Order: sequence, then structure tokens, then C-alpha cells
Amino acid sequence: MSITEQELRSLGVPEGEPLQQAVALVRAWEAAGKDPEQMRSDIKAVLADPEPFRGDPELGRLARALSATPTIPLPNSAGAPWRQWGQKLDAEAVQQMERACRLPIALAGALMPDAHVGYGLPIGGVLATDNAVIPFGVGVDIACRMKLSVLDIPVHDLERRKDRLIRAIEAETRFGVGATFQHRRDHPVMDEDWSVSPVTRQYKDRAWAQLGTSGSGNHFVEFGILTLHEPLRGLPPGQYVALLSHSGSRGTGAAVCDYYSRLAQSRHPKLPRELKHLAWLDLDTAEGQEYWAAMELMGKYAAANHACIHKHIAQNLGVPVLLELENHHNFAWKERHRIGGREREVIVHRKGATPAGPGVLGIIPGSMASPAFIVRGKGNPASLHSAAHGAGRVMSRTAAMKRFSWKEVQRYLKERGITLISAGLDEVPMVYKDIHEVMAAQADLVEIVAQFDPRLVKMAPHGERPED
DNA sequence: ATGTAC
Repeated sequence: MSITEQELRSLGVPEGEPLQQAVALVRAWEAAGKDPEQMRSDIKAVLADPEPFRGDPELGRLARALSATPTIPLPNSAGAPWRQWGQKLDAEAVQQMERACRLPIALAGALMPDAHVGYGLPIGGVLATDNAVIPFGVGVDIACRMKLSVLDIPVHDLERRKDRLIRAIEAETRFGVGATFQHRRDHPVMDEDWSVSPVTRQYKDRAWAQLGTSGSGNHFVEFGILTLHEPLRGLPPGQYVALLSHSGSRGTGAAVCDYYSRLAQSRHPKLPRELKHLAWLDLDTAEGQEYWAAMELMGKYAAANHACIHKHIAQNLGVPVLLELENHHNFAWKERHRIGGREREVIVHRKGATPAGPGVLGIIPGSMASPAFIVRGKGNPASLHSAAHGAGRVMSRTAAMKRFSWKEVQRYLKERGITLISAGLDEVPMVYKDIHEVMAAQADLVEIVAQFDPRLVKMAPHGERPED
């Protein structure tokens, strides 16, 4: 047969009825002496859009079989190249990465050593695509990010003025699902154009009410000791008090993700169920541009949330800020990478991955009882200039709630000198991988510049509704 | 992660 069954598969003809019809079609065409190149282009045309061919005397059967079969449109037969860092990664997360790399828009991928299962792309997944953006390749919490401020406070004040520092956290941010400020914060981000998308327009008011809040889940605000191993932006090596926060774009970012992922799914109705969260928007379309603009606004908004938290805590304490560092870890960027032997512009999705281009500084947190690290990217091309964004969970939230008790956790924290202001049992240190192992697994991606050891930690109390 | 609604 001039076109083999295997080639039909690699062209993207799905198993089952469509493949049988395609094989029969090729046999009939061969008998009629049709040019194989013409066969290929006809089959590709039907695969791209079967609907117009449903009544075609030759191609109709294949077109109808395709219409009836959920399929990955134009799958990348071999899959885009990708590799993983770390050994014992969750098998389901690996499978999600494998699937994402078979999307027709996928160019290259990478899986970070803290990977675990997410919607569509795994958490810890990095995916470079061709002029398309996947809302769930960025994640629900668009622009979830880290910020660290070194404060001009003597290190011994961390213990001596502990209650004062705790009060500052309690006063200057809010935790919990739906948390808002009764007396709104203000920030120049609210002067941006919020009409770039119907979602951001509709949610502007709520976004304002949530400005400076922290949310729930794994989000936190904490004081700790920063140990600088080398000079950093004019700050000499030594020990400092620092404030570290982790949070994102709150309800508004989630609404943006939800709206544009549904829109993307409606544009790819034939994506099989297990791929529906990988639905993408073409950046040449108005919808794609709209998501991109909304995503970028959420980037600024999430940065403003951290800026408010840090500014107000520093003001509350009346202390100068000596150094600030920050990075997104749920976002998409237009970057240039060498893929398939040539440098080109691609869309790099980092969903729970820290940008780690050459010399780029980032923050990788561990858990409430293990260190965060300030890192400098090594610009490894195979990771698409990325690194892990944390330790990664080893246990589901429900499993953690059953497994642990506060009594044992409090003893564990006391032994390590950690004061926990509040948190859910599903965020205790034992639910995370050993951050040191994660760092060791990515020694070729980042170098460690400094270590931050948490001392006073605030997270959302489990199940509690915010009171303000 | 969010907070509404198969």
C-alpha cells in the first residue's frame, strides 16, 4: 500500500472506524491509480475539517467517521520533545505532560521535579507552543507568584518582637476564599484598562476589594531569616529578617481562566475528555489576544497584591525595605528559544515553574517548616529556562486531613522553632517533598544564592471564612 | 485556587 496504516496514524487518523475507512479509501485510490501525494493532501484536508466533506462521494465515509469520533486534531505523531527533572515523579503528571506534548501546537516541553497532577497541563509543567495560548497551561491562579522583601530589622527582633510582627501580618492582609478588605487598598494597577476583557471589566470591583489579600490553599505570608551566601544587589552576605509572600490574582484571575478555557473548549469541540483542559486559543484571533491582555493585566494585579502586602507591613512596622525580589510562576511569556535546530519565538507556559533564564533571580519556597531558596537561573535550554516552583505535594489534601493531627504537627513545628499563626492541616510540612531533594534534582537549572528559613507563618485556616 | 452553580 502506498500509504501505510502507520502513516495514516501519524497523519492523525484516529484508531477504530476512521482508520478503517481511511485504509479502505487508500486501497480504492490505489486501484484507481491516484497520486499518493494527492492522497495525503486530501486526507489532511478532511482531518483538518471533516464537515464540508460529509457528502463527498469519495471522502464522505471518512469525514462522517471523523465527525463521530472525538480526536486530537492533527496530533503531533511523535510528540514534541520534552524531558523531566527528578526521578520519582507522579505517573499521572508524566502522562499529562506526554499528552500536552502531542497537541498540534506543542513545540517542546519540560517537567519540573516538583510536578504533580493539575487540570490539563500538570503543575510543574512547562510547554512551548506555536502562537497559541492554553488557559490551563497558565493555570487557574494566573500570575501566582512570590515576593521577598529584606527588612531593616535586627535578626533578634524576630523572636523579641514576635507578637508585634504577627500583628502586622494580621492587620495588613486577609486570608480565606473570598477574602476582601472592608477598607479598600489602592494601587496604580486599578488605573489600568480593565475593559480589555469582559471578565476583567465585570470583576474590576471585586478585584479592588481583594487588592492586597492573600487567599487560601498554599498561599502564605511569613517572616523568616534570610541567609545571603554572596552579595546580592548591593546587600552584603549575612543574615537578615525578610518577609516572604505567595499568592496570585484571587477571584478575578480564576474567573479569567474559567471564561477563556470554556471559550477555548468551544473552539475545539472534538478534543477528547482527557484533553479538554488543554484547549487553546490562537493568538491570531481576537479571543486569543483578549485572553493574553487579560492574563497580562492579572500579572500586574497579582504583583500589586504582593506590593500592597509588603508595603503595608513595612509601614505598619515603620521599617525600611533593603531589597525586593519577585517572580511569577503561573504565566505565559513570548520568548525566543532554539527548537528543532533554529531559534524562534514561542509561547512558553510555566504552570508552577520558576523562570530560570541565564542570571535570572527567582524564589523557590519549601514549606512552612523548610527553607525557601533564592536562586539564579542557569539558562538551561532543555528546561526552556525553567525550574521548580516549590517542593511539590506528596499527598492529597483529603489524605492529609485524615493522616495528621495538630498535636503532632505543633510538636514538629516547635522542635524547629516555627510559630504558626494559622493554616489548614492540608498544608502541614509533611505533605511536601523534601525541598533539598528537589533542589538537588535541578542543580543544572539553578544555583542557590540565599536561603530563607520561615519563623512566623500565616496561611488560611482550613475551612474558615474571612471575617473582614 | 476560587467561590459559584449541572
